[in-house]
Amino acid sequence: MRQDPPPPSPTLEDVARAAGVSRATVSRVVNGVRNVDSAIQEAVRQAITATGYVPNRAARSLVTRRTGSVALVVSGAGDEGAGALGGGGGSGFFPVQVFTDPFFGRVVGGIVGFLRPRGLHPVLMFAETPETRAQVLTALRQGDADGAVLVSTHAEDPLPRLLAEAKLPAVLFARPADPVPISYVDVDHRAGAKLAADHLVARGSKHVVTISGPLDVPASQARLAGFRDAMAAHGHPFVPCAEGGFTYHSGEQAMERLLAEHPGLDGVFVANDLMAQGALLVLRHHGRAVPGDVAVVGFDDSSAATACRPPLTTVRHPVEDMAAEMARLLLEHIEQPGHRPTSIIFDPTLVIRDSS
Amino acid sequence: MRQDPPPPSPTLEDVARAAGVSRATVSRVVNGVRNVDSAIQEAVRQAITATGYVPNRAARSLVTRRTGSVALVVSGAGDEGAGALGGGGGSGFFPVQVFTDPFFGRVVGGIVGFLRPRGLHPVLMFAETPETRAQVLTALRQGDADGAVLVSTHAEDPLPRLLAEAKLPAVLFARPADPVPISYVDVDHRAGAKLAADHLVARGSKHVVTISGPLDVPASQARLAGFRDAMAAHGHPFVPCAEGGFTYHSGEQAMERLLAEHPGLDGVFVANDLMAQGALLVLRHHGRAVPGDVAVVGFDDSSAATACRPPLTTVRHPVEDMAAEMARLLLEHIEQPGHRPTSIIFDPTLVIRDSS
DNA sequence: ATGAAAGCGCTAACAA
DNA sequence: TTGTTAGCGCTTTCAT
Repeated sequence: MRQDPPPPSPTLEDVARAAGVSRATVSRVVNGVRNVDSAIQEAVRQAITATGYVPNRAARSLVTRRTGSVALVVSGAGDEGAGALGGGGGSGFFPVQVFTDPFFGRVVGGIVGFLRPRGLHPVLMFAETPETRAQVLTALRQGDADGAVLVSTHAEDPLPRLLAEAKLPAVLFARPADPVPISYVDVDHRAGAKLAADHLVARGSKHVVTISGPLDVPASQARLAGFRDAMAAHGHPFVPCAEGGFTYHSGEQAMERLLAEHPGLDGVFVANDLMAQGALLVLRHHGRAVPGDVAVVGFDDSSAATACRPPLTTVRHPVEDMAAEMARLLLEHIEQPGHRPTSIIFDPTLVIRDSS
Repeated sequence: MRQDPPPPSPTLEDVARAAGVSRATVSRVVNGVRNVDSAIQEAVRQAITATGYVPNRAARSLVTRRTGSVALVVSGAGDEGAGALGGGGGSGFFPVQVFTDPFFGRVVGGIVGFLRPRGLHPVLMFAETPETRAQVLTALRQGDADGAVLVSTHAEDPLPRLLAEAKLPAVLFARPADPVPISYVDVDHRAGAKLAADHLVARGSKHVVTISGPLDVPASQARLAGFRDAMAAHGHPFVPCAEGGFTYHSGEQAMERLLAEHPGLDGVFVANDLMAQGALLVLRHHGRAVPGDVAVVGFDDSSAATACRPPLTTVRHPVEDMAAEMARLLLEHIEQPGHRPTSIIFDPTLVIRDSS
């Protein structure tokens, strides 16, 4: 018993024949080019539904020199070398950690939200090693995608520069640590930190501390500096800080340290919600009521913020909007290859819940 | 001032000329076909590096009728209709919730771990509505990908059937609720639940309850049934159950209910780690020591399991291995279009930590 | 406004 | 073992 060969899917030619016109005309209708008689247009449309025609991407791509898809690159995933994939098939290294961070889900949501109405689907790529970075560049060159939106998880990521040098259309989430002529979207971290400072002071906190993100990341620096500046403006020139790594556990550890060194603290600004979640748990362990004894403000307004007990007052990072803008900007760059690097900065807002 | 037209990237023709051979020979070398004189092979390789040649995917695809990429489809994302994307650009609906679940990250990790060494990158697609499902099918038909690995988040997902009817190569994560002639990988849920039951009983729990997943999901049913059967075999024919929704919050709520109805409980099997995390918090609120007063066993061994206090004893769901197998199986289906639907079942293991 | 025809870069018969 | 050649399905001048 042998297999039925799959029926070849209809081509432009088939539609043309069915409609009694030429391939060119069908192509015009499919691509929405005007200058087509409306009666013919109608005939063509009918032929298209009748035949069940769908355009062949490869053929189109070959002549337009556009793939019509974009890469979503997660770079420097932090899990680098953490483990080989066990089990059955061949394996490799893979970055799981990123996904644990609710932040990443929001980025994907924003990108997909923008792309999908346009019939585009992102190609997912990860790059943590020199080889995988090379793989990303090769993939883009050979036409896996027309350009990339890039989310870096650490500061010294060389990929933005590589992308810029290869003149591949790309947009980053967040400003690169080193100056690279490349487009990016970012949030005004300093302004967000100021929002937190103003709120803590207004609530009456007198002994305020902060848990920062990793200080080699520009965003962490900006949040810390912005917070300290704002606190200074309120008459609190010295704000103790413990550095974390944006993870749940690092938030716990940082909070332990701060509590040990500053038992009198009554307010904490934590540079992201995940660490704040950890901090909250530690505060509870130590019998400090939140917000009664200690007021806590997070950053991001991620899903962690509402999963916390108590729900977290936090600075809302408009991640979805930023991600959507990233996609929009990338498409613009793909359209106009000479487009100059552009940066777009979003304003954060304060979301007040129960933790302060 | 006008733009430099981008330099056209080298083609097979260019390489052939540089190496002094024909296109066909270069093609053979590129594709690793034997029957090429090794001296010529070397010459061609040099010409390739010299010219910086990379094969054009579209051209290759057009003739091989293969795209060389696979879709990763998340279907029935649960967030359906949750909200329009705000902000700047056009918007749409998008599924963020999935990403919050550490489970999904592991699936992606497994798939990427398998695909990447083979130079493949998954195309990410979401389908929650009839329109987006149609979009997925269209995308597959027009050659966005050669097939799909599918993760459904709810039971009545119609996509598996649509895929099967369209005869598109596809592999599911988990057995579909309705019988559909389609390949899938799954874990032996009953065996996992038995592991949990045996452990709880061996630890001396006498009043055991369970928090199940949504009972319209086959996996939830199997875990519950397997757990009850095993407990019955240990002489505990009645195990109270509260149904949850696999989310953190639903875990809290279910635990509250169980505590209210069965204050004497001293052991809980929770059908996933995320709910177990919620349950743990509720137990603490009620002053129940874990594992002293109540022993807790989760399911999945997700990152939530180690983020818990205390770290969770849990049934390890070999998600990464399963996801890798899913990718492998899909590639097999793509190779051999007539391949019959296949199911592969993995064995879970018990990971003992501090919660029981 | 429509059609004819020339490729886009590649693979795969088929010839040599 | 290597080369020649014929398309894959589409867009896009260029005629008409």
